[in-house]
Amino acid sequence: MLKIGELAQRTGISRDALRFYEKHGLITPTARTDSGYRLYSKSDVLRISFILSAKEVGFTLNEVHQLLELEVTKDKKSCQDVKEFVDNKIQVVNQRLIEMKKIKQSLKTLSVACCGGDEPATHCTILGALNTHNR
Amino acid sequence: MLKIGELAQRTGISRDALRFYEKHGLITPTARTDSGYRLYSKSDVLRISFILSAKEVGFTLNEVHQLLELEVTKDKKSCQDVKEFVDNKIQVVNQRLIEMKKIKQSLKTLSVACCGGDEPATHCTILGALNTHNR
DNA sequence: CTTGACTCTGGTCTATACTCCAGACTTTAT
DNA sequence: ATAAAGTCTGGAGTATAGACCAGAGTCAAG
Ligand SMILES: [Zn+2]
Ligand SMILES: [Zn+2]
Ligand SMILES: [Zn+2]
Ligand SMILES: [Zn+2]
Repeated sequence: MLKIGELAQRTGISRDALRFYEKHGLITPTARTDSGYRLYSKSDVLRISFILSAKEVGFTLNEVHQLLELEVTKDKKSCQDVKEFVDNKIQVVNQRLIEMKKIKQSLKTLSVACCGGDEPATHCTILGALNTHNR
Repeated sequence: MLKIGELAQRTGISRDALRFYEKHGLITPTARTDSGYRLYSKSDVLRISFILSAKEVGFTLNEVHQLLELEVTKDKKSCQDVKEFVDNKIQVVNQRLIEMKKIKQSLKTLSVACCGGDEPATHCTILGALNTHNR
């Protein structure tokens, strides 16, 4: 059984973050010492690695929470359920991606039109473009 | 001169948002009535359109703030300054874009490996992948 | 037996961009 | 004159993911 500091070191997550995850129902230490110190077991470590993996592929803590529930009740859930969850997330990410590409394009358009020179920016096309009420 | 509600209607920004922008130094009504009502002039309307345009191309309010300062002091600033600002933002957006693409790819990899069937998810490759400590 | 390192709880703070609310005025319309 | 609609200020709440801090208790080593 590990104390919180040891677990923090092994996982690279801060003690505060671990307590934060606990507060939000992502993980609960298997036991406590008489004095109240958290004690984490091997399965707790596995759970942490699950959380980390899920975070790495872009799930929010809230989503990790839902994933953990799928995991725990996986005999009552189907692959369909799990895949649907992931596919939904892909849709969201994709949407966000499209928006950001648009933004990048707009910025590039602004940038290329500007001479970038040393003269005062009174004639700057960027500032000019932002000033025009475009609708 | 427009009262806040009229300006809100013309710009599509809520009254609360207008007051919020004011609190953060993005805009100040040209005048106030004796009773304290905000009064916006034509130049205030232009400023709002500047803010809107900048927001549309992805600048945060903080960045819009900096842009407005460039705008106001444009005779003391060069095109170089302005372009640099925009190019910096492009870099940031681009970085974010790369990260999101990675995430999307990871999610897709997870998704295609899952059968998506009706059977219990005890064998699900997605849950399996998240459970393996990948480093 | 006393440091120093660790842990506990509960609370505040950060950035982002607002929204919503209450209680009190003011203005407009009937 | 009265009611409805608009405005004022200040403050709280929302989601995200923790960081940091204080005051107090605990544990190991010298
Ligand atoms: Zn120029
Ligand atoms: Zn320019
Ligand atoms: Zn399957
Ligand atoms: Zn599956």
